[in-house]
Amino acid sequence: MLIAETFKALGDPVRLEIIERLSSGSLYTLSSVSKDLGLTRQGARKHLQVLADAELIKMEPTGRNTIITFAPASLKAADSFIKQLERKWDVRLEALREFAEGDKS
Amino acid sequence: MLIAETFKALGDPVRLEIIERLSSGSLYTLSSVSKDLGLTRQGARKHLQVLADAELIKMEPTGRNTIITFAPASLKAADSFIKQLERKWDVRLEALREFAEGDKS
DNA sequence: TACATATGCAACCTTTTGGTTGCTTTTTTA
DNA sequence: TAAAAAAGCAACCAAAAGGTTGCATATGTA
Repeated sequence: MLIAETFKALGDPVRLEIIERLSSGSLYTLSSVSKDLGLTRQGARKHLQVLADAELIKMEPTGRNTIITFAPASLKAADSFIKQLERKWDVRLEALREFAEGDKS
Repeated sequence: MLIAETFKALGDPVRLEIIERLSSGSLYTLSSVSKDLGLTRQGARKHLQVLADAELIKMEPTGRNTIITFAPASLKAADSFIKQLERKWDVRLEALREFAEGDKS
């Protein structure tokens, strides 16, 4: 929910790698993550938990496995936030430019 | 430079607040940041250093003050990264959809 | 020049993070 | 049913983060 939490979850190379692989379709279970990333299962689990808390992935226990899937909603929220910042900045620059022009005339 | 570093820098409520205020034009110096955010000067400085290392802001010593300015380039990079993830995901969903259709015919 | 302002650097402290090992439980499958 | 595969939980550990105080330094200003 909190935007800072989303960014924080993305702010780690291992987690970014997980997200990147998930978005292109690999890494389906907890153990495949730990194998592919070369971490212990618990190490992988902690990272996945962080991502799940930020709602960037979903973890569903299914029989013996825990299936990991990508959840793009939070990513969209992060995207919107960044865009909003860029927009604010542009508006401000534009205001400054207009002020400078007004100064000239 | 590293995308994870950018996200990490954004992954803290205080720093997000700083960036947000900067993008709309307030918070010009180190001390104004510390005053407005209610931190000690050194606390503020550490946060600003993190943002500067991630190249999200510029700090330039100017006489007695240190002027803080917003630097939107890294933000654009983060934006592109997120977009690329979303695109990958969409491509994959599309492939799945086509596969399902092929299955039907 | 003397004083106030703005900053820098270093040390310190507590909490969080990233990672591990060990042990138990659940679910397949041979 | 017995073995192995996948996972959960807890404890532990070192390093990083977030924040503080103290002291020194540079820069304006009265």
